Amino acid sequence: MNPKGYLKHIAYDSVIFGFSGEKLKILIMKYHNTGLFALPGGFVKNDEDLNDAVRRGLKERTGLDDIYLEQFYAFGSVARYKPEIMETIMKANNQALEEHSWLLDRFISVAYYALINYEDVVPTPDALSDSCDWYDVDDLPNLMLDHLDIVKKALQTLRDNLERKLVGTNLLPQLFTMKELQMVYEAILGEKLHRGTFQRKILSLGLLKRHEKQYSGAAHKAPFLYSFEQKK
Amino acid sequence: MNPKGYLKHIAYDSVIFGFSGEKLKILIMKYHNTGLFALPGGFVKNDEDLNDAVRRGLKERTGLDDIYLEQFYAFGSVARYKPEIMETIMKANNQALEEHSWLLDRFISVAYYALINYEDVVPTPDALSDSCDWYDVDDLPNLMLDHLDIVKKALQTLRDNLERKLVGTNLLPQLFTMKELQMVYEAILGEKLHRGTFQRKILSLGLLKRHEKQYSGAAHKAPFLYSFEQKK
DNA sequence: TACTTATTGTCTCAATCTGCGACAATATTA
DNA sequence: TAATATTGTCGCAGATTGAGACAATAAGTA
Repeated sequence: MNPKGYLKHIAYDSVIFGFSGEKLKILIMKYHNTGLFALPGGFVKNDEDLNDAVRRGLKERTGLDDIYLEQFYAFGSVARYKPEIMETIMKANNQALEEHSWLLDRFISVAYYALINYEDVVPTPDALSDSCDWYDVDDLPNLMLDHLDIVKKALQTLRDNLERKLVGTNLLPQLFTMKELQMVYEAILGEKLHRGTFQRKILSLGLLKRHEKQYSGAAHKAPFLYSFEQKK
Repeated sequence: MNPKGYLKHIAYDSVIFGFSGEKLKILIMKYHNTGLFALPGGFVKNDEDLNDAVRRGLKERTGLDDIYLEQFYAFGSVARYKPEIMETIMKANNQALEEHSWLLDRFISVAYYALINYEDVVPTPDALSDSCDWYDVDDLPNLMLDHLDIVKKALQTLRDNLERKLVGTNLLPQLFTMKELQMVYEAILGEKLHRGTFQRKILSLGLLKRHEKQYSGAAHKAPFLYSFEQKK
């Protein structure tokens, strides 16, 4: 235990994925006056479930409850212990070091990824950060510590889980077109898929409900809208 | 930090799988004079990688280096915090409570599963335990805390990874027959597989090297022996 | 030595799944 | 009314899969 009521040595980091309509993006925070970029993370209260701590942090950063969230790895190498970095951040924020000395200890970080609907999020920085913004997964700033490794592993896990967990729909609004869903898959896998094959495959799962057509005003046949149907 | 040089609040538990020739088994420890059964676990030293801590523990329990090891989940609910259980174990071992009070704190446990060759292991209990034995995965004793959940999740992860990671060979000796490999798959998946289809599938991967035949003395055609070939 | 038995390696066949191109059916603009 | 860009779907060839069948053994047995 410690004065702030947080568990020592334990942190979490979150890779928050969103889909802009074109590209896969993640939320990155920038600390005041340091030039340091980092994944949104936080600590676990003494009387709080690890999973709940992450949901709490996600709610603060995105405003969203009830997010698709998956834990994927605990990063625990000694190499990631660099107290001088945390010291830099705290000094840049005029925080009293002695009061927060537990922050300079070694941490093991449990990493989660979240899938959210890009459109209904207003990224919100925390007290130590001056921004919290979307970045393309293949055009990230220099992340501190091992946060780039964390992102890479998140992406790999997401790819591995793509079919098993029908993950794609969590990145889209309630109603979406088949083309949009395909673009999500392509962004995650990093490769083009054949249109006919993709449509056949997805429809054969029997998990989508077809709605009215979407008349976009473009000069061509209007696509159907779909929603994800949780079981039958 | 603390007197013993271990990180507070962080533990690991390991689900160590072995294959007896018939059934899938895991190593379970029993604590002195308590009737409590548990997964082999341990703590992380201040200057030690999390992964290394687990390998160190595995080496102590099995005598094996260089084990197939996979981290699969960090268990961090508050519900798993039951200091009275740890107190029971320590009292039964005449340990001084005040000296080890950090053991009564809340822990987040990072769970790993290991795959080892059943035959070349001599299970070794630690100081607090009076036994360390193999149990059938579907005939386990009553495990303390959430250790049954940990086993279930380990099995699920193992199943999910079975194809992606060619996991089966880690549970067999260097040389094995196709039938033995099939029995490993069947034990993990919990279902029978068709012989011809299995053989065709495995061979098509091109990862096995065929050796001389194994003359078992039984009255029928002798099977080939195979070994796993790491890449070409 | 010839016959029997259990098991193995492989093949075949049908059913299913996949990759890829093609075609007709739209919405809208010109 | 024609032109254009996209969409929903189909058909086909090739690959994969599930299930049974058959010949080839290694003993044991008569």
